[in-house]
Amino acid sequence: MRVWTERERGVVATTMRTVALAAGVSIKTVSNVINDYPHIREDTRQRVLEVIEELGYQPNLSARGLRSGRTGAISLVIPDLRNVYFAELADSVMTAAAKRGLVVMIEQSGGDRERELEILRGPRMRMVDGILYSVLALGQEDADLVDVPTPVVLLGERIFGGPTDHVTMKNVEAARAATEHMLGTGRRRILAFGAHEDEVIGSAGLRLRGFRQAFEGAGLRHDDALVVNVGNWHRGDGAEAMRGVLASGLEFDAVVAFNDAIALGAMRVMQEAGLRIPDDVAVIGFDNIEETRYSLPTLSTIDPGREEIAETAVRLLMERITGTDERIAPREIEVDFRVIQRESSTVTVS
Amino acid sequence: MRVWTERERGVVATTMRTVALAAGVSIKTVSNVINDYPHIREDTRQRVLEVIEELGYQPNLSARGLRSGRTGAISLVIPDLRNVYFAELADSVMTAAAKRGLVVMIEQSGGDRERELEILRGPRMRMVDGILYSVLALGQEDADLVDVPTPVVLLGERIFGGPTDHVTMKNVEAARAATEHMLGTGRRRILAFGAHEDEVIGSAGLRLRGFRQAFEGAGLRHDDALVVNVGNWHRGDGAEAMRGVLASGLEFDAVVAFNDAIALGAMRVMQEAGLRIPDDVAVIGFDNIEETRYSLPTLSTIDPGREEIAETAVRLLMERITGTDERIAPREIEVDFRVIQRESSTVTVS
DNA sequence: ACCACGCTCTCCATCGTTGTAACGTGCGGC
DNA sequence: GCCGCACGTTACAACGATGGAGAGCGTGGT
Repeated sequence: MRVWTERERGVVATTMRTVALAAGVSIKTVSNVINDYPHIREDTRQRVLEVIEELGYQPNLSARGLRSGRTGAISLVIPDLRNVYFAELADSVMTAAAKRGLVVMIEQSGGDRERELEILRGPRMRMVDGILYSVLALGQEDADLVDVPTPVVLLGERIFGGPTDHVTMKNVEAARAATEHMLGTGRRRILAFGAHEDEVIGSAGLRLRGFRQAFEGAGLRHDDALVVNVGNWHRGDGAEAMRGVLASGLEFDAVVAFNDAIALGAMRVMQEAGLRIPDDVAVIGFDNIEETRYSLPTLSTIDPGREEIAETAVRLLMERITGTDERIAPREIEVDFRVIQRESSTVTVS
Repeated sequence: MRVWTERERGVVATTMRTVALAAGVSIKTVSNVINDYPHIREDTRQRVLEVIEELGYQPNLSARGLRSGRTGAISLVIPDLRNVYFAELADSVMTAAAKRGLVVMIEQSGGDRERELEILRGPRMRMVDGILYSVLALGQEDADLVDVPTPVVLLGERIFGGPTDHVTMKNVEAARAATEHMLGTGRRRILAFGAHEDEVIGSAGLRLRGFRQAFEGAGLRHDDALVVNVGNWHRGDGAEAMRGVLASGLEFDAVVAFNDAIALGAMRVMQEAGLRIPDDVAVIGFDNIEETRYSLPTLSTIDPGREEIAETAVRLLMERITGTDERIAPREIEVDFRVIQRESSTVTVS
């Protein structure tokens, strides 16, 4: 095992001072070279760059952060990485951030209200230039609490018209389109699967609204008995809820599930019970997680435009971070979706 | 016209200075309170804490990082968050880190060799006290390149006996146990699914070795035709490889897949082809990702002790970060596994 | 009464970087 | 020949926190 010198170990860091000394210039000139300050003679620049290369100098980001007030890191607050949708979102956010030279710190809230607030106010948020905030437990009534000094861009559909920029998908329209797709295959007894009782906004509320609009738009009435509550949106919850539906003897020929995880959970239970998909029951989900392309049968779903959401959110956040005018009004951006038809909704009934 | 400084306008965040002024003590005393320096009178401590609370003071982590040389952040380098195993690993690492007051910055390498090296040497690594390094593309021959000044703990099975601490699962033993489980259900024509040609170490090489040991231990010969290469270990690759196997007409009655994703991909293809699982073919995977509990049928698998790996890795890293004696020899730690039997391997054949 | 010691707290320097002001120099314009 | 300007560079002072030295003061031993 190689033994490091103190300098290499960082005990005595290679600093701008070292570089400046070796290149025979002042510290500030080194700084100027690194920050592409325009008025530097070409040979000076070259000399400095050579020395930097040679010594393997790398700027100390803590010092830079302290001095400039910017750290080059943003925070992504999500409920849970094990939830595939959020893992994929995190991936997209990191890609979008990397393009702009930003690094991402992920914080998991567990969908817990206290934790969501605590994270926002914790000292960690001081380490970060801006926050992408995707919450599950906060709601419209908490809008004011999100008004912190650090720039925040809100994701998801828990709070509208708040004090910050907000990026979301077109929930109502997408749910309507999914439902119309099912109606288009001739199904009429369609489960609205994943509702949250009395929720008006929030993903569940908005998607249920879109669902109902599809029926109204087609001049049909929807039987309220077919609205199925699913508390959390994990796979197991979907499975459990579907067991309840089957046990109740409720008749249905299609499922519009409000996310993919519960759709997959429900599909498994239906298949165990001998129902054929899509012949007996057609299914469509929401989110277009990777697994939907490989499930048996493959799952029709709504592609919420995850990459565009991430890209837009990071862009807005950057604008707030670098922007000088604080008084640009909060922006609400709705990203386009697509209906993706797969095996689970191919068969048309008469 | 007078130009106001930010401080005068009160735009600037509250610092220790503000707190010190308000509490009528020196800045250093505030610092001492925050850092639990023992010799402080109780009433002084209380007064300072009250002012901190009142002003909502939060320490500036850049400044602390600069002065103390520690940032309180560690980096987790993984190939891809969309890979569920790594998302779950990241979750476990973040939990283990949070316990110790550390934040985690995740870097995705995409399993690309250049990127893996670049990340290790980039200036971002200077923002971080230590690195958890889970690589796919580097190999034994790169061991020396991992010898950087920042403490590193290596995860995975690409490099052994390197210059850093290393936490891994018992690949050989686990694969052997999985295979013995299959042999125990009476299967004999068992696919070794997920091999990488000519790989000796690396997950694939080690697991294949354990697979073969099981046959040898039982005094059986394994037909080399049943060793199936799967290049990447994504679900789609498993599906594709299984299509090839089915097309070739190869006969088999069980699959030991070297990770869950390819097991699930293969299962889907077999089911499409009308094979019943576990009646016609028993399947076991590796990793115990959440989905294995919900697939149809549920998938038997090896639980690699993800949480323990994460916990151990973070602990070792902390020891290196805070440790004074640098010359503690690199440690290799192998975490225990469990065989988890589920529906995909329940039926015993005669 | 004196000294030594421990507790509590302050002062000062310092971490590595960047913003600001200002310096010298060479050049063109008048 | 002087002025003004652009250029290239430097000196100095921050940014907000912490480590170390040591000051003031009360206590106990002698």
